[in-house]
Amino acid sequence: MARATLESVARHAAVSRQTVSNALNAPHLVHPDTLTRVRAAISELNYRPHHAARTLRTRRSQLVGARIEPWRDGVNGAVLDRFLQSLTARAQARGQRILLFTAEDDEQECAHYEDLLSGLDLDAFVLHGTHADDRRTAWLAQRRVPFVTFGRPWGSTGTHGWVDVDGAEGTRAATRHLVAAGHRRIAFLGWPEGSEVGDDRRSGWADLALAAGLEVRPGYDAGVADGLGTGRAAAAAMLDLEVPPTAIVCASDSLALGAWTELTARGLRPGADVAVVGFDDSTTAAVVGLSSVAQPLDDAAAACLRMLHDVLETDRPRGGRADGTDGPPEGGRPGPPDPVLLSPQLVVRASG
Amino acid sequence: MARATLESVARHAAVSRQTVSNALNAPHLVHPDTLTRVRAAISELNYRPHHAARTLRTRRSQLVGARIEPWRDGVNGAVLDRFLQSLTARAQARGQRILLFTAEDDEQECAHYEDLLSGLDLDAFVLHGTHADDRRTAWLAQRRVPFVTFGRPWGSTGTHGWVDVDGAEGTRAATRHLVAAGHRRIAFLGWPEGSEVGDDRRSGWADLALAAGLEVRPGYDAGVADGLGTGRAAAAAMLDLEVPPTAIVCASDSLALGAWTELTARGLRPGADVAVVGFDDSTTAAVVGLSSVAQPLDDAAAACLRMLHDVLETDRPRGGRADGTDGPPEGGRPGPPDPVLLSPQLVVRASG
DNA sequence: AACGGTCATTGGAGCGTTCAAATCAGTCTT
DNA sequence: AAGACTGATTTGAACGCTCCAATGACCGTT
Repeated sequence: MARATLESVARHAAVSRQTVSNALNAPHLVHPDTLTRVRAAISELNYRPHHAARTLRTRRSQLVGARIEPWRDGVNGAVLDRFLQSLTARAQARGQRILLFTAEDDEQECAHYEDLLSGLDLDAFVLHGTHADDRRTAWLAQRRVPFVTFGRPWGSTGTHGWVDVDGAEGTRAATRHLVAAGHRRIAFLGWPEGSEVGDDRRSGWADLALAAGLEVRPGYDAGVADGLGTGRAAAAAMLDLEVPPTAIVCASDSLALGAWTELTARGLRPGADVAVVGFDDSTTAAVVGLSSVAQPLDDAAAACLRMLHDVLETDRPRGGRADGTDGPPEGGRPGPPDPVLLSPQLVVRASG
Repeated sequence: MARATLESVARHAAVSRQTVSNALNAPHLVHPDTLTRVRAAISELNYRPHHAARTLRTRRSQLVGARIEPWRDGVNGAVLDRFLQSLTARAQARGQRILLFTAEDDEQECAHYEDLLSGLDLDAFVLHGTHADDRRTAWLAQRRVPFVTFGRPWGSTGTHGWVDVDGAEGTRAATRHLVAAGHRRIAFLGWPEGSEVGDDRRSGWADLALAAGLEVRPGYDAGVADGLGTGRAAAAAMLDLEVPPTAIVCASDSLALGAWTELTARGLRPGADVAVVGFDDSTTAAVVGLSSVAQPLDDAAAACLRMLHDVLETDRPRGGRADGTDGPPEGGRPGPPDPVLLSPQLVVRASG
């Protein structure tokens, strides 16, 4: 059976093409009686609008691009996966779809934007892993491409909408929990200074250590590249201190699991002997019983799409038509939407 | 700057629309001289074909649908993530894109097919997680929708192309490795009988146990629901046997990690005291040093797309290209492509 | 009865592309 | 030298949809 088109539905309901179109896209314009008649015809013929045709006309594809990361060292990779999963589900509920692409670095990612925009005309992008001087956001902003980022515009002039999770709040909660459990010597095992996310997470620990008057000794604040091996070595160094910490707050589950490994190798029980708290609530953390700070990824995905919706709504005309009639000046371009900063949640397990 | 169209490129190169189109899609039809001229114009104007317009005309979207799974219990979820990552990269290299969707169950998935096909006209689907009497494959096959599955058509009449990893081969390799290491009492910890994948993995162990004349005692073959807790309990039961096994081959990393947890809780060292081998090579396995059977997911993704290409090629909705080079002899509907069965690889770590 | 005004509906045009058929020049055949 | 053939290119139409301007029908007001 040939697929139904607007035309065939219109004939079947004895109205014009346009009326059917209106019944679909602007129901308030059509008379209630005809509306029901048209709707009956639609369901009877099992009609669905042809996406490509609509896109061609409206310049709106309902497609949102997202980058899927190459498989990194491992433990933390699942965060993106969970985010994508939520993003897909949320987008689907809104009648949008998520289109995947990969890129090795930011520059390549921009090249893909170019391809995807001019070839496939996506409506928008959801970026993640923002950092200072992110050329991707600059690229997109310059071309007026709608996008939001999962991750705040670290340092730079954030002229775009973003959603992020408050890392400092997470480590603060972790530290507060450890203080409540009686710990006084709480160390931080994070990344080298200069990484925005890392510094943010460190600051939460530092804040609370200061506020609670904790005993912060030299060597209680380590910064190493992310990884199990590096985490383990750094933890070993801490444990070898003259007065070792009784608890370690970590910037990632990788580091925390490194520390965890070192503890068990020394015959120390995580939690009972030395407490360890990770970050991101990876599945591995759940398996070995590592307390960890969980990001509300589903909320983040929902917030991203809500924000994207607003951006798309206020930014309708994209790219001037060739006929000279550029869109109405509309006064000043409305500012970016209000950013959203979500609080993570500490998941307490055996390790602390 | 308004975007370039075929028309504007044509004017710029002083040829007709169609010639530009041919330069792109059927270069052999156009004179070498004009070809270079047109190509110059294309790159000068930075022209990219408009995807929606092309789709509208050709009924080919270059979009492939794939389902992303809701977040399951955890450890094994990453397999799909890695598969998707590879699939995206491979599709990208072929000029195709992966479109995500989610569904709670097979029935819902079929409903989404309907939506995606009639609304968005995807070209094809890549399914995963096939099982006996899979209504999804029946649904798609009946409607002549091109698709391939990652996972063989267990039991049912496989009239479609599929790619799978030989699970039995994996457990066979694991068992063989343990035998070579001197083990004689090797148990299998898997899922209850009736799950196709589980039975397949069990059979590899059973095969080799028989062939090598291993000492298989009652209680050496357990079948429990996948999970850490269940795996741990089942392992405990095995270790409590009068003559416990010295090694355990598992159907999943979840189960293996459960066993691993039980071992360490008893003060036994995995590998040194009792060997454990998992399946799927999850990141958690890598972290804790668990040997595991790794699936060649990147190869699988590549094979899926290669196969999909063949299916799309032989199943053109509107006759072949006009370029004469029409490949297949056109003799009736060609059968499904030859299935691909890949061998997994055992990754040996501390646990065995 | 003629007038503006709102509501419901319609037909034509066009989005950018490819398909099918037509054109036109040049070459080979008889 | 006229016809048939090949190769390179062009023209008109169509894909299914939405935008835009225009048409009627119906209303209350003069």
